[in-house]
This record gives sequence, C-alpha cells and structure tokens, in this order.
Amino acid sequence: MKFTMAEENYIKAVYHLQHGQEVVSTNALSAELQTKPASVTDMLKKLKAKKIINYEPYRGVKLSAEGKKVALGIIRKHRLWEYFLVDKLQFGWDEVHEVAEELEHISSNKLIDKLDEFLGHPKFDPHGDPIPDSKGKIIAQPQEQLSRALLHTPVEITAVGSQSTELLELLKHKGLQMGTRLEVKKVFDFDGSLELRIKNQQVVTVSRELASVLFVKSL
Amino acid sequence: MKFTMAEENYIKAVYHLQHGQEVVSTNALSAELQTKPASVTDMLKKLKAKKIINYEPYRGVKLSAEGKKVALGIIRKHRLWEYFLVDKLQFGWDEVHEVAEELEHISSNKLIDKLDEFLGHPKFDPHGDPIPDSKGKIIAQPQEQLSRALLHTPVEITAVGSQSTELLELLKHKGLQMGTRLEVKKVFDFDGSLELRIKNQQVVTVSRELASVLFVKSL
DNA sequence: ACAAAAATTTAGATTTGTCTAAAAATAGAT
DNA sequence: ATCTATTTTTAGACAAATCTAAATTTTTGT
Repeated sequence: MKFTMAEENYIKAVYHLQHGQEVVSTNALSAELQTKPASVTDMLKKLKAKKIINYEPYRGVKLSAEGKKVALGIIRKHRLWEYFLVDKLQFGWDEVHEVAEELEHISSNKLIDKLDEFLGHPKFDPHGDPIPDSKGKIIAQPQEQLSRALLHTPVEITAVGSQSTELLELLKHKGLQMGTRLEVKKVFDFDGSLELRIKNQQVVTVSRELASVLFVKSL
Repeated sequence: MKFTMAEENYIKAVYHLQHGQEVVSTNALSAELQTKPASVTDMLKKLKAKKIINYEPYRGVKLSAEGKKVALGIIRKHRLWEYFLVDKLQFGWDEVHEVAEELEHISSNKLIDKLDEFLGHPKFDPHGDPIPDSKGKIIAQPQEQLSRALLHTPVEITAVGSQSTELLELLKHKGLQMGTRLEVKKVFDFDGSLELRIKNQQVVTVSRELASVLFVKSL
C-alpha cells in the first residue's frame, strides 16, 4: 500500500506517542503534528478506512499490526538517513533531524536497502536510537534515565528522548552528546536538578527536565 | 523563494523543453508532464505571478533569469543524486532516474553542497550530462549526435538525450552505455538506421530515432 | 449525580493541483 | 483571405489536507 507524506507523518506520530501510553489522543497528535484537532479527526478516519489504525470516535487510537510495520519502515528510513548525514556527509548530530524528516518519505525500497548496505548495516542512529532492520525488527533498548542514575557512578550517554532543535541546542551548549561519559555528583531535591562531572573535567548543572530525556548506560 | 514539488517539476520541464526552441508550448508541457493542457495553463499563471517565467496567453512560455537559476538548482540536485546512486550505492546507470526525480525535491542547500563535496565535485552525471556547480554554472557540452558521426571513426558515447525507461531498456539490450566505444560501419539511407561495431567486437543495428538521441565524442 | 470544563467530532470553507467540457484564439491550407 | 483544424484558455468541479466555529461527548470536581 502507498501513503501520502501527510499520512506517513500521522502514522509515525502515532507510533512515537504510543510508547508507554495504551492509546493516543486526538489532542496529543494535534500537538505533535502542529495541526488542529479537527484535522486530526479527519485523517484518523482516513487511516482507519485503510486499516492502518484502530480507532473509535472519542476512544483514542492505536496502530494496527499493519500500521506498526509501516511506522517501522518510515523510522528505518529516517534513522538510516541520519546516520548517512553524520557519518558520510559530516553533519553535526544535532543538525540532521529536519533533513531526515524530508528524506524519510523517499519511496524506493531498493534505495533504502542499498543505503543500509553502503553504511554497513548500522544498528543505532546518531542520537543513539536503534535502527529497525529490513524486516522491521528493532533492538529493544534497556534505557536508563539519567535522572535515575546512581551517584558517583560513571555512565555514558546513549540516547536523547527528543530531537527538538531546542533540546539539541541546549545539549551542545552544555557540552553533552552521544557517548559523553559523566558521573552524577549531586542531586538537588528542591528542583530535581543534577550536578554532573563530565569526563572528570568540567562540572555542569542540568535541570530535572533535561535529565529525564537523557538516557545512559553504566560503564 | 520556496516552491512546491509541482512547481519545481514545471520549472524543470520548461528548462528542458526550452533547449533549441525559442518558447515552449502549453501542449509540449502537457505531454512532458503527463497532465492536461488546462492544468498547464493554471500553473503557468501561478509561475508568472511568481516571476519565474515570462508568459503571455497563447504566446508560449520561457524561463525568466530567476527561473533559470531555480531550474539549474533542481537539475544540480537531480544529477548529483544520480551520481551518488551509481557511484556509491551501486545502482545501474539505467535505474536511477526515477529515484532521483524524488530526491531532487529535498530542500536543504547544505545537504546538496555536502553531498557535492562527498562525491568529489563530479562534473558529469552517469548519463553524461553536465552537473551545474553551486553558482548555477554548467559546462556547455559540444554534443555530437551519433547519427551525424563519420563512418569508420572511433567514438565514445558521452550522453543520452532522454532518461525514459524505454530508451534505457533498449540501450541495455543493445549493450550500449556511457563510455562505450564504437564506430559507425554503415548508414542505410532507406530508414536512416546505422550499423555499429562495438569495441571491434559485436555489430549492432540502431534505428535513426535511437541514433539521434545518442551523443558521442571522437577519440 | 450533575454541572462545568475539556476533549473530540461535525459542518462548512479554503488552498493546491488536477480534471472535463466548452469557448476563444491562432495557424494552416487552398 | 477565409475557413477549418489545432491549440490554448476559461469555467466549473473534485480530491486532499487543512482551517474555524459550532455541536457533541467524555471527564472531572464537588
């Protein structure tokens, strides 16, 4: 089955919002996609007719089995292109998201499989998110939030929970990126902010909000 | 200025059809773009309003200076992507056109400049067509039609005059591609067909139509 | 349990790019 | 020079994706 760009963007948004949630609300989709709730309702009807989602009016929405496959295909393309941009074209890891949003809609399957091979079948994109394989299989990452890391224990940043320009700008400013090694030195109960020591060098402070979207693994 | 995909396709079509012709007709655009003449008229009004073309009703259309710049930008993207697909992803030179038709609409200038650099600033695409540089400068190719080549003179194929699937299929079948060396052995006046000897080996016959869209240079 | 608030859907309109059918303009042939 | 054939444009309609405003359903607080 073929999909328009708009349809693909809705499918991807449902997939992303579905994590944790049982069903996704019209309002959540409207916020994610920067459209009005009324527009979301229209599209949900269309996707339901195509059997991509399960949807009953007022009851929320989830992807069908078929919908999940489609979503993983789009995410595979997005993350492979991001890897290409960083690894081959020397983009910064914080500048690739918008471009990949366009590239992910190129339809050729042959293209994406050859790109995958050219890149050496990478398993993670530059933000640390796993890349689905050509059958839609995706490595489940045991992600630990930085905000729950133990004090004085060396960890490495493995993923960021969003690709917003604002978040990526903040990370760059603090000197944090994928693979950065650090320890939590102190937690302030007042506001949940953390004091980190990066690679035994600079000390930086991050807010509770930031610490909750940074994922780490112990070293 | 930003353009929709449909607008970009019209701009590119006017550019391609303008070669040789003084002005381009509505019917020619309608044939090239597989749309009805009435749709072409609508779009021409829109592009005229954006000052991309010079157009007076019933009088045909040509690109403005600005329009030419836009067209060269799109062609640059198309040909760089074709080069990438063949050189890096190992596509056959006859399979890349359709995919490049999609990739050429990706908007990031940074992407295309980095791609150009990654590819080593190639001057010709896999069909032998020159790639405009980032300022829109394009090497004017002194193209000689195979149908006008001298008898018994070694030449090399440097370009093909169209990217239609049908043409590319025929070339593949005849064992002809970019860089193939051959000599014209005989010209049949009855139908304008040519007998060629490829690399001093096989002899193949090509029609007048085919010979007129193959471009060669003397060796 | 029920009224107010919030979320969601419906109804009707808009924009973009396309179409068909009909009208108008141009070009060609004698 | 004029009439016919061809080309092109106009007029009106449609599908996709969006919007605003109004109606409806669900949730929440007391």
